[in-house]
Amino acid sequence: MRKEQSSNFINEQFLFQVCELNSAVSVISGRWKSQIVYSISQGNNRFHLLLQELTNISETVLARQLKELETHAILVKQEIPDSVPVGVEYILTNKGKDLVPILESLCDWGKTYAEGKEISI
Amino acid sequence: MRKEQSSNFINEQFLFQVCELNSAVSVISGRWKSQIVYSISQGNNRFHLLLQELTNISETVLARQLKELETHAILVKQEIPDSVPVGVEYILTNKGKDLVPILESLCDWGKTYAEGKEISI
DNA sequence: GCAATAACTAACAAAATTGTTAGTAGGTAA
DNA sequence: TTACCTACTAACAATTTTGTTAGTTATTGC
Repeated sequence: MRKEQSSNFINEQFLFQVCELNSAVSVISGRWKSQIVYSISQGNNRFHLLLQELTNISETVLARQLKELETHAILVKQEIPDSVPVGVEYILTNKGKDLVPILESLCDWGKTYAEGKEISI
Repeated sequence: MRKEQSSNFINEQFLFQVCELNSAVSVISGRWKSQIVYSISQGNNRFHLLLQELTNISETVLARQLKELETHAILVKQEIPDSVPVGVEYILTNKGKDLVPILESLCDWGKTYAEGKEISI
């Protein structure tokens, strides 16, 4: 639980007010988040598929990251009707879908300036 | 200091290998980082100017964030010649400059889907 | 009945990030 | 000489994030 009187929390709120950039970055920050969004966009939209894709993630951690993405309205859960045992699909919202091309440009940027290349001004 | 045997560190390395997206996101994650990059791109390229802009940041924290951005080759420090007392300018590298439009699209995305709007699929 | 699958949750522990306190250097202005 | 400015750093404490352990519910196949 966040301590709402902490400097940490207050500074975060301050930045959220300065510019939407800061809240946007905070939504995609988090160990597995951007990879989860990207994996879902590629069709890995089931809990167990994501567990497979993200080799080292635990069920607890995956569930938590998914819930946070849901809180930020990046995705929604949908029960698959008549599935046995009951299955759940994770669907990107429009907000989540619009994020994907931005993640792709971040990925391209990362590739362009991968480690070991010279620094240029 | 990172513990190189921790699950946390190992998982981070795993994600860095999966896709450059993950290292790219980790570079801009951090309480003040994206705002610092944006402020420098707007001309606030001196230590004391950034201290003013980012009202609540402390000198220690600003220095640390700047050093991390320097480590990731987003910016470089340059002493201003003949300045008294000695001044330092922070200059975005090409890597840093290329990041700015991506941060702007993240900002636009944040504005489009600001809190309180309905979730659409 | 027993194990297995899908999709979780609570409580706790480990680790990482962020913030605070106190101090540095070299020079200026009063 | 005393205080102030610019631009830091080290050591530590507070807070947050991430990972672990041990469970849950409901159903199917053997």
